[in-house]
Amino acid sequence: MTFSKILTDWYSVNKRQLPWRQTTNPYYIWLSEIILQQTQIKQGLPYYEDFVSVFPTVFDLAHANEAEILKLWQGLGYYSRARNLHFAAKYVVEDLNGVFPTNYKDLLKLKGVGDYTASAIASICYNEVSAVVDGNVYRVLSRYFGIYTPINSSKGAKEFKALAQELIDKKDPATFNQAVMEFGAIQCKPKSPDCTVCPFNSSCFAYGKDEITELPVKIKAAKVSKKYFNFLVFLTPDHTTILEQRQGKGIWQNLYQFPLIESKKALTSKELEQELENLEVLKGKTFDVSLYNKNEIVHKLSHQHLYTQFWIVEVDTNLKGEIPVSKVEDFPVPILIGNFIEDFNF
DNA sequence: AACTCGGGGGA
DNA sequence: TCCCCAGAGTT
Repeated sequence: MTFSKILTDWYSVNKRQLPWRQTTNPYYIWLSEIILQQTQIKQGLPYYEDFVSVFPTVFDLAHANEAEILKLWQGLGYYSRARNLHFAAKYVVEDLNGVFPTNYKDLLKLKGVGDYTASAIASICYNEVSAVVDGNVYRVLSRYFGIYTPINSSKGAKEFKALAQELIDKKDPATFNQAVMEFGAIQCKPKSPDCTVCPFNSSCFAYGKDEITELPVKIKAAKVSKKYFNFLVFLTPDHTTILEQRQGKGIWQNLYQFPLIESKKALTSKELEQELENLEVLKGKTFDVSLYNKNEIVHKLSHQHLYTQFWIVEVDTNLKGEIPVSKVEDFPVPILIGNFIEDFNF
């Protein structure tokens, strides 16, 4: 039996029923693939249901406001996916009359669609023979064939793509692609897979050589940096506060937050009050500051740790740019802010 | 080629 | 604590 045959036989028995497996409509496949980038199915599934429900067609998505899309995306992370989703939807509607590209090459032109996603959509929707390479594929192939090339190197990317392209079932690329990913997710898991029940265990390199824990090889990332965030939660007599939209390039782009003072280290109340003296919005006003969380909240991201303090700033008058506290929940915010809002309960 | 971009979950 | 997740865009 060929690699492909063993794999797809396994798939026909073990595959999970998932909503995006009931359709080949490129809008739904695209939506699911973007949501599932770097995201486990368990986490992404409810977001997929929400998006399909709120935006049943690409036209609905294209005509939405970015903030509305970000709000629905809130908590899922990698928010550029949501912004690019909106951008690409507008492109499809305005430049392509609402019709998705029908091949790998043209799918790549959609913002947020890279090599993996273009191959996934092209194969699933149009039966194009284009192999997907995601984290699952790297793991399955590196273990089965004993490939030690680092998966997060350009050499590795080319090597695994070429191998997957050789192995793919030319008659049914859609099933092969989904099968290899499902196999990686369920059977050939990152940690302690049960190789005794694996259909490949008689010929798998890693299992035979006891190298499961060594493969795949990945170059370690640099150490995480620390940042100190001080969020200013203003409260006025009229029950208003201030939310600002994050500008520029960095993290949480276009999401909202309480006014932020970043510092080199954790600030004391005295030090924070000094900072507030320089704040334009508080010029000539009297205010009272208290620290909401006695212990720093450490929000851990893959590449930085955010040591966070929320400061309640009660002022005696109204403020420029204020919004009613009852509206705070309408804005898309990072989960760090969202958790505070929920806990504080205004 | 290296860096940046989130948040949840498993062991 | 460390690693992984249906990766992509920027520098």
